Amino acid sequence: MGSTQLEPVPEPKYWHLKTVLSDALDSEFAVGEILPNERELAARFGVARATLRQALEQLELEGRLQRRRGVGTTVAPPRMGVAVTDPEHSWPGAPGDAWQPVDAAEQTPPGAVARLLDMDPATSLHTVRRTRKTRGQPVATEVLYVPAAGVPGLAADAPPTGPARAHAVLRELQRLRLEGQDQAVELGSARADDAKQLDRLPGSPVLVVTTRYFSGGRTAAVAVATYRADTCRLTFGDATAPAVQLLAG
Amino acid sequence: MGSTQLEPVPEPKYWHLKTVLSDALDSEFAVGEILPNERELAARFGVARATLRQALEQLELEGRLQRRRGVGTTVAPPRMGVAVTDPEHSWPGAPGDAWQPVDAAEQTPPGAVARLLDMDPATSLHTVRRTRKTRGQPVATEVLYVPAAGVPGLAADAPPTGPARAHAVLRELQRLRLEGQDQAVELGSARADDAKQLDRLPGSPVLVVTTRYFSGGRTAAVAVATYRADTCRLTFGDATAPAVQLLAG
DNA sequence: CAGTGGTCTAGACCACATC
DNA sequence: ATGTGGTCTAGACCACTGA
Repeated sequence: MGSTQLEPVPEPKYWHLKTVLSDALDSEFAVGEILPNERELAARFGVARATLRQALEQLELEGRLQRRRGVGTTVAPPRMGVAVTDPEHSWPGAPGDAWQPVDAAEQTPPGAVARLLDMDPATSLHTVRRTRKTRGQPVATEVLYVPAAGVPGLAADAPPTGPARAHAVLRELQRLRLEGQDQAVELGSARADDAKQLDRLPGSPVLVVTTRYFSGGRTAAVAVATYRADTCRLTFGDATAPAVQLLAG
Repeated sequence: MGSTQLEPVPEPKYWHLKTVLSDALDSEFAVGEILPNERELAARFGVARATLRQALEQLELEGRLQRRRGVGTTVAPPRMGVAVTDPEHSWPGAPGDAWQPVDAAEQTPPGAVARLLDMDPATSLHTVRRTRKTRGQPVATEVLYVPAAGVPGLAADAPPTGPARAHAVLRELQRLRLEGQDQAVELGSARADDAKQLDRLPGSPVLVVTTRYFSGGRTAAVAVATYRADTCRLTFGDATAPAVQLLAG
């Protein structure tokens, strides 16, 4: 990163700065290495700190950098490939899925979820919270919504909250015939609680995966999963080429 | 949007501001309506313009707002659902696909693409550029990379560039047996040329979809598609539930 | 041309991690 | 206590759109 000054160019400074930094990351830094701090970098390139930060923000968005308050800015490893399609299109909680149940409760759904499930927003339903880790790092949180009508067999003496209840709800799901599923991916920003679990600041960019599970001719459950956009590459495999899919990480 | 002042809270101002604006969008504004300008809004909430802009940026990231230089800030319509899985897992260019060929050429691949195709980065290959529109709006650009070895039948007298060449390359692909495909989604920022085609500023957040096509036991083609993250929700359908898939828009 | 959002500056203070 | 990134301010000027 020998460059000390930016030559005048028509494009925005932060954009030019970004490409200069990006090249430097490729050629002069190793994964995990700490960059000079923001004030130092800004001075070195002769720009205001806010301008430098605009460049760093973009590089973080692209997964090239990781910034942590109180610590510093480090070079990020390549994004992890995380498989998003459930194995063999099975229910959440099936043996071998990557998620760990955290909690469960019974409550009324957010409006958007009620619409997806085509139900009265005032009706309460089962919610199961789960998290997912890859290589020890939390990569996603999820809330699974299951209308009570979908799992009538849930034991009346199941605990009202907690991991045990989560397991009980998931167990009931396995008894249903899964007829298909449906997924959508969009960009979002982390809510405060998700951010905490993902070890990020509120508002960090996340990839939101909405999955609908069909059973008995209707939508029997909806899962809303929130993945860290900086560290994750979501993979959608194809059963026709199973061998190659495994290389995607 | 009657609120004139922000009461002091422990959370960042821009975060609080975002939720206040978000509520106002739900209750007081219609899709397409123009908000007051940034200086006006900042004054109304008693914050600096930069702080207000931080809130607007997040709302734009979430697809709630659309900002256009010289015009103003408008309330965005709900995101469009765009199907990303090729119909019946067919080759690009098959009848009925949503893409329109723009151009084609022969050139050497970027390093990342060479790795995906497991080929020497110095070898040239066919590149086909395509775009995709939904409801008249450009939503994605794509570059398709096809190693020359994969389509040996390409007529020697095919035009060296232009849409006609694009069609010629796509036509050759149809002759191969497609054995499977593989997709990955990650967050990126728009390169200058993509941004122009998508009618956005360079650096805008985009969803990058990488598709690998398998034929003859190897990766026969790679497509890198860039979708506007603000307006698109990528849907991955399931053949088991075709009827529902159509509702996803 | 006037009005909009986009870029940029030079400061200040805060929240957090580490020693 | 020190040093980091995160938030915030009050300005300035630029690039673009549309009348």
